[in-house]
Amino acid sequence: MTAQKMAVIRALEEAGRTHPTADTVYALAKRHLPSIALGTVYRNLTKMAETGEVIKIAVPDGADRFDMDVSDHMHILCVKCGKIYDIEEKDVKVEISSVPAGAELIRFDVMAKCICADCKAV
Amino acid sequence: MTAQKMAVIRALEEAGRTHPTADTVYALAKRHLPSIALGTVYRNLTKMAETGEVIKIAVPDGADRFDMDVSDHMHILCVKCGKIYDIEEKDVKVEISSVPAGAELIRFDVMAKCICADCKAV
DNA sequence: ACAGAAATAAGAACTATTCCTAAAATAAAA
DNA sequence: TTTTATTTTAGGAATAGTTCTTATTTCTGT
Repeated sequence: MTAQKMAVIRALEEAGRTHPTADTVYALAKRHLPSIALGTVYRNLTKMAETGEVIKIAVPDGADRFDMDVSDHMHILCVKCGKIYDIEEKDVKVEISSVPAGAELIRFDVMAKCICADCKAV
Repeated sequence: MTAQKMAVIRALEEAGRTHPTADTVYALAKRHLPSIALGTVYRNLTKMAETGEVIKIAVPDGADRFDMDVSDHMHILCVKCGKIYDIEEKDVKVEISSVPAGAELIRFDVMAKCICADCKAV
């Protein structure tokens, strides 16, 4: 546990449920540890994604997003503004009855797409 | 319908169920229309994704993939080799009982992750 | 045939991400 | 505590994927 990793975690905490990009995490982390480098943020996030401490969310037309909440929940992306909202586990049900022969299932990511309330209002 | 768009569609057909990247589509299209440019392939694919003629699949750690099969099916990605397999609609069930207030749901993409048979064998 | 509109090729530009290297921090050994 | 080895970092260069720009070409309607 280095000071840099701590700054990254703190940044993720501050970002709350906004599903920040690596760049946003970098900006937030820099406030506490001005010397931190973007590459370091990427490395830590990538490593944390590998160990399951965070979730990395690939979105079409944009940078990857990160989520501290590794609980079993889903995401819904507004295709207009790009904001990502959470859908609680209890509100979504996924069942897969068949996977390609011999494959070992690791995890699901459900990415729904919507036009969010804010964007519909415009 | 331009010759370029036709070449892109033909390339997608040839790619079959391999979920090609834009680059692969470009390479395939070039065989029939050597003058085609990568930018043109991107533009056509992007437009087709907007109109729903193809599906654009964002994958973590890699280029976007495209799928001619716009029927309601799901994808499963091997985290080792990056291959994407299909899961037929009948084999997966997704239910969402609640979306963020005021949001209009557009579509789902379920991206499961696995280690595929080929990679397990190694 | 001609004017205007839409689509293209080519490559420059841009963004997100990874890689490289030397320096710094940390841990282990003496 | 000094020395050595290991890990991690900052900084920036390099790369990959994608978009944008511009001049040119192709279509469309008259």
